[in-house]
Amino acid sequence: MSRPTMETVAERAGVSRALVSLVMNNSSKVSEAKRQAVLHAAEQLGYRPNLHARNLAQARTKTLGMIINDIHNPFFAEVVYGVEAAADDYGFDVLILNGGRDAERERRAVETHLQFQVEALILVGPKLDDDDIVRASAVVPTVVVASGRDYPGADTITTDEERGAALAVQHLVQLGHTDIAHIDGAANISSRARSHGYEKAMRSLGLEPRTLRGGDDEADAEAAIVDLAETDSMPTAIFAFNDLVAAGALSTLEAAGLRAPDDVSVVGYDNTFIAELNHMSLTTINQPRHQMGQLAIRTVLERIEDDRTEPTHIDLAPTLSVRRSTAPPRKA
Amino acid sequence: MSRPTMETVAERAGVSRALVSLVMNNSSKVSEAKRQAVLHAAEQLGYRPNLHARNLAQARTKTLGMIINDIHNPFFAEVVYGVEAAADDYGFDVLILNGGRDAERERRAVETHLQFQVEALILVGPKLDDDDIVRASAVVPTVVVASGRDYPGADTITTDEERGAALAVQHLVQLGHTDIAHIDGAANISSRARSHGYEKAMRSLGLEPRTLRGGDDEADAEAAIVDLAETDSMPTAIFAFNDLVAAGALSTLEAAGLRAPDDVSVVGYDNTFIAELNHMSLTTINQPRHQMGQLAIRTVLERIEDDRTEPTHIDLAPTLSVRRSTAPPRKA
DNA sequence: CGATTGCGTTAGAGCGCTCTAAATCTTACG
DNA sequence: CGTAAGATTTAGAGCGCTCTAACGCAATCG
Repeated sequence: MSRPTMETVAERAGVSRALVSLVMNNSSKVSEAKRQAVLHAAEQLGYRPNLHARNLAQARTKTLGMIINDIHNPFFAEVVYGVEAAADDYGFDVLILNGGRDAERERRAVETHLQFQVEALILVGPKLDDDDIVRASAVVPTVVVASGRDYPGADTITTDEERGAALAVQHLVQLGHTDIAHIDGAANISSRARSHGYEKAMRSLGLEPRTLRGGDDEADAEAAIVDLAETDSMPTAIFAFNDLVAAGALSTLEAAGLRAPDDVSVVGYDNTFIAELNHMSLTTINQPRHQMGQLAIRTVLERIEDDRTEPTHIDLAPTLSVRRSTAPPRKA
Repeated sequence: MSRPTMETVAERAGVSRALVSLVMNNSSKVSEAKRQAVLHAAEQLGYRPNLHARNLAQARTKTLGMIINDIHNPFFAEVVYGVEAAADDYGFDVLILNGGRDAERERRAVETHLQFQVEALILVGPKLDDDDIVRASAVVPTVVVASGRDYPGADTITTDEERGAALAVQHLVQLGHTDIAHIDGAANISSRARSHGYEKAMRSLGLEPRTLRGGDDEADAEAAIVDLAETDSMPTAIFAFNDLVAAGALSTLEAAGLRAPDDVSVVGYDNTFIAELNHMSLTTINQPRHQMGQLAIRTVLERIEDDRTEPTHIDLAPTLSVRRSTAPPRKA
């Protein structure tokens, strides 16, 4: 009792297999009578085309492979929505694989996607090495989203993360802060750009940067904050790598008896819904996630459909979202 | 310059296509010399097996299809991690499709998965109608995770959501609350069980239930809270459908000048990382998400590998996680 | 030394579909 | 009526891989 095939449907409808194929791809050159007969037979049998057979027979798969850094981080979720909306418009399926914040897993995910013959790869905040990305982009059109960097061969959709970091610093300085620490993203792909932007902005304002090792998760802020608390040099403001780290920082600060913004101002990055919650009300840097997802699809389709070959790099502007986790420093 | 095939590799290595196939599936009956030759040729050519061809030739795909209600909700992310970890162990690939909180999209996702010949379907918090689920489970082994209900034909991994709701009510009552409102999950699949549990627990304690329409997202709490505030009958405690709704409730309460737990106690559901953030510190009901994901895979594999046929229903125990969003009511 | 065994290897069919080229059927027109 | 043009339909090859059955060959045995 295996699944019905086109052959089965053809038999039942009293036509040839080829005709069934034409109906399934709703070709215009099929008589209405036969079309109905085929549709009816297919319906009755519960026929469902086998995508593997189709993909093998056709040169193409109309499928895109997406790898997201971590489904646990809401930032990526919104990029995904943008990607899916756009892919839908163009009739492409998007297969999602979760990178799980692990380069090795991502490498395997790339391999899986390639074996599935995806027509393009969309890497959202990849953990992969540059080499891996370059290698992948040599095999299949590849667009990297939200990496904060460019790669030879791959298209990129970024926001200017240095500028985003500068916005955060400027905001804090305008409030009157001078002692501003940064908890970085450790090995995260965007970390370097944000840290660099922070340090550059600080120096250009005549301030001494202080960068601490963090990570990309709410658990990764603790060590840095504890460190600051114990060495008794708590800054008046903290710029965290992302909203999750900022939330973790708020947690740890609170545990240490410090409140934001009264004792310490905190700025996040990404403007995820977490920052938006009134209760968190986190000042943060916004990236147009939905748009980034859409642009990723457009960009990659230009390669597939219009065979563009030189890489495109789209760089969008980050913006500052001021909320209640930042305020002027307490008078010393 | 299309991709190399087994044929290409075979030619280059000076062997037959069949031999290449054996090497790729690391069969033991290949001489070391030839194995090396093939591997070397494959390496040089950048050969990658075509999964579509393989899946077509074999009866099976070793692929599982998962549909998650909403990648934006961190609750599901952790189920996914459980699923992926277990699937890895058994050598299955998991294809993720995002339901996007829309029944129609989920229906299309089921169709896509079936066309991909997935060996089983894992529906996490589906929006689908019962009919759709029953229909799917007639075609392919299907396990429904976190639905709070059973379905004929499909396996289910649930927690006892009625009991979870009762735990929330009992906790609040023990603190001294008697005026406890519930913001429900509207059309969400788990909504009925939680609401019912809430109402039953209230009545059994001699209290009058008050259920308001909510949703499953942080935006969905607002109307309910505004309603309570305007009719001037703010309860002393609120039990929200999930953590996101609870977070939304906290936001709106705060906007109305009310604080938790001083003015109103708030309980969530799911124990996502949002509840855990020190800054939110939300009392909530925990579900063993990772375990649920793992069990989903095990269950479904029993069907695939050991051809079990009668449905399994695994019901796990929810637990209460007390944090700082709940406290005794203010003395009247 | 011919027959037997068993290992390593290969030929070839077949998975379900698409696509090209050719066959068949209509219809229209001289 | 015969025929060309156009509209439908179909045969059959081929996509890249797996799998069964059979083959070649060296080692083994009587």
